[in-house]
Amino acid sequence: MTLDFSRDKPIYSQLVDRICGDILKGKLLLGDRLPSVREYAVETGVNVNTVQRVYKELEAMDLTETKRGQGTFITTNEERIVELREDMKNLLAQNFLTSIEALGFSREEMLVVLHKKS
Amino acid sequence: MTLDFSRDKPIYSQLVDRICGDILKGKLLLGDRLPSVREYAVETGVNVNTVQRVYKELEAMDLTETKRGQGTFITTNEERIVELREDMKNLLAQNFLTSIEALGFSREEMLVVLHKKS
DNA sequence: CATAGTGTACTAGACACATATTACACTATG
DNA sequence: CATAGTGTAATATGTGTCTAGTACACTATG
Repeated sequence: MTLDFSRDKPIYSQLVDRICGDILKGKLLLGDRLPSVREYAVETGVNVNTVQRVYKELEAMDLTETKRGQGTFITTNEERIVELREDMKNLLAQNFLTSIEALGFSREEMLVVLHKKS
Repeated sequence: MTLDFSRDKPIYSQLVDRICGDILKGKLLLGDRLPSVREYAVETGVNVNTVQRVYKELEAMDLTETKRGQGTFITTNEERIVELREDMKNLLAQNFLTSIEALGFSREEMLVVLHKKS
């Protein structure tokens, strides 16, 4: 695999985003086991410590449960996933609107651009 | 002033964004003089070197012209400003769409959220 | 020409991020 | 009980960002 990471954001943060995306898109289901830290490190071409930080963040977000000696698993709390979906959607929308305002664009002209981009 | 900066992005980058915004919103006009690096450093509560980097970035983007001993001025090339406006608009839209796709949202449901947020 | 105000350059240090390496604690398996 | 595979922890190193301080080069002004 060996993913390509953006330079303008910490790698661990980008990996958290990626996994959140996989959860929301249904690529990862409730109770699914994530790769071990060592496996995922090799897959993504990243250091084990960085993966460890990713898993720690996910657990702090209540998105995973870690069982020492067994692995890290997606939470079985479906409500949390629904909540995550809403939170991410609102965050995305809010950031978009904030950026628009910061640069002085009108909402209307942005909608036009969004519509153009297939 | 002493602005508040987000921790997830370099300060110099946030200042570049801010000035770009001021240009696009007409708060800064063609030929306007920016504060001196020292002045702006005090205004924003940031180090002189950081401001220097901001001005260097702006010049590299052809948004300013620097006259040693006189100051830094917004470019008088109006076409460049129009171009900047288009570029920023497209970048914003593209990033938004990319994020939406990464998290598995549909364009329709995002438009609904955008509409809700006054 | 002296001075004050510009931008510019350099060195040093603090901090976060990521890496590399090693070691430890727990669990399942045979 | 031995082993392999989990997560976890600690230390050291390199890089980028930001700060702090100092010094230099250029320009306008009186």
